[in-house]
Amino acid sequence: MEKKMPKSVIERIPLYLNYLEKIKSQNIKVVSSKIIAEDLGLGEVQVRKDLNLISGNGKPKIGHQIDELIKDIEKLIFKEKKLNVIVIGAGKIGEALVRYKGFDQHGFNILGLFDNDITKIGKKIDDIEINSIDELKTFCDKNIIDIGIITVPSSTAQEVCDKLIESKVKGILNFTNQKLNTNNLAIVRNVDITSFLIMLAIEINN
Amino acid sequence: MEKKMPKSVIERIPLYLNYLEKIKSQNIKVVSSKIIAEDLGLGEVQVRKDLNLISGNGKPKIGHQIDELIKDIEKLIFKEKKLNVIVIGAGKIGEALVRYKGFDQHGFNILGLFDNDITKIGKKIDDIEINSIDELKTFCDKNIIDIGIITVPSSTAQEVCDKLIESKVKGILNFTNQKLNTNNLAIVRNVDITSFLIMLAIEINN
DNA sequence: CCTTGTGAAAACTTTCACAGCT
DNA sequence: AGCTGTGAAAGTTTTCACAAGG
Repeated sequence: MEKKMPKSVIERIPLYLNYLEKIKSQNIKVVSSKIIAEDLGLGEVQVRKDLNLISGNGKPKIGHQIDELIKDIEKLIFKEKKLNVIVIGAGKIGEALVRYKGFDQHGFNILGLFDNDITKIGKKIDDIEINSIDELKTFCDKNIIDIGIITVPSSTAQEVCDKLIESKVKGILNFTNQKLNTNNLAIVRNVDITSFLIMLAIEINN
Repeated sequence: MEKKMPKSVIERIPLYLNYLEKIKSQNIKVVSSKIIAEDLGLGEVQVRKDLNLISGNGKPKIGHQIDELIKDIEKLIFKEKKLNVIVIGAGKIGEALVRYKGFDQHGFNILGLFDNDITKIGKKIDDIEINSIDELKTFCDKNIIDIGIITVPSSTAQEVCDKLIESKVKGILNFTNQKLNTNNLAIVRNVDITSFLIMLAIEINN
């Protein structure tokens, strides 16, 4: 393993990537930490240190090649191959995720969608068939799945989590408010909307 | 203003609230920081310091009254009245938010849903009518809106953000990857799904 | 005895100041 | 106004160690 990326930097990387893709589409080739810092509202040195950690290819007097920076960030996201993702729970959020076309550009393939509602199984959402959750393990044996996105009701979230871990999934995006137990066999990121609303509300009064 | 809540603590409060509601429903009345720390996988002293900041009503040898803790957290979320929320963008995510019944329990009222798609305006999702974005300002003049949730396409997000700020909204939950400029007139929390996937992917390789 | 609360140490993150080079 | 990289300082968060109270 190379140098470990601090958590604080990881949180800012999507911001950098989004910004770099935006200015790349404007045909800009080179950018300096100062410009990025101004545009993103961050500290100049913080950006410099972050970019040095991410890429280490800054050139004095010049700045950073945007193409290079983007490639270096992508190397952090998927070391060699694209990442395979499945979604468990074909409700509104699951459907929105499958329909969203933006993941592909960033190297994420949504390979499967699972639900336990018999009336949904067999139907297709944008070319992705809804499979029974019972087939999850079999599916993951055939396809190496890197990330599972849980959008089922909270009450079955841990059960789904267990199945994902059994299927060797390495990362879980958890849309429920259920605290998931993985015995450190997978990394979980919680994206419960209510939690964000609560944090926002507290910040407003703070 | 009382004591300012550190950002790190704010991030954990939803976790505590969710946990406390769960054990309250099991008719447990009192809990210690040690138990909470074990169940949530946090440090014992960290929980003690957090609860002391949140409530300051811990009793040596006893622990914390769960009802009291929940009330103290709720006081941080909504000082006196429930918080009024509107959703801008009646796509899949906007619809899922309006249909979700869990916000109400936590003191958030979704009062309105807005979109600029003429074919959607006038339709109802779960008793909430879809209004034109042009009516946003008028609506906010009649109802004090605390939080706006942006689920429109990225390209129009800043425009919507400007309208929200003009309407005196204090907090924005931004589902797009567009970096929003608020001139510090509102607090923004970004919940772009792609960003979470990217952070998760990097953590997996870290 | 248990559990809270807290000053101090340790760890982590951001900012400052400046050397040096595409 | 040139920009990066970095040691050191400052600020924040977590952990340690222990006093005190029901």
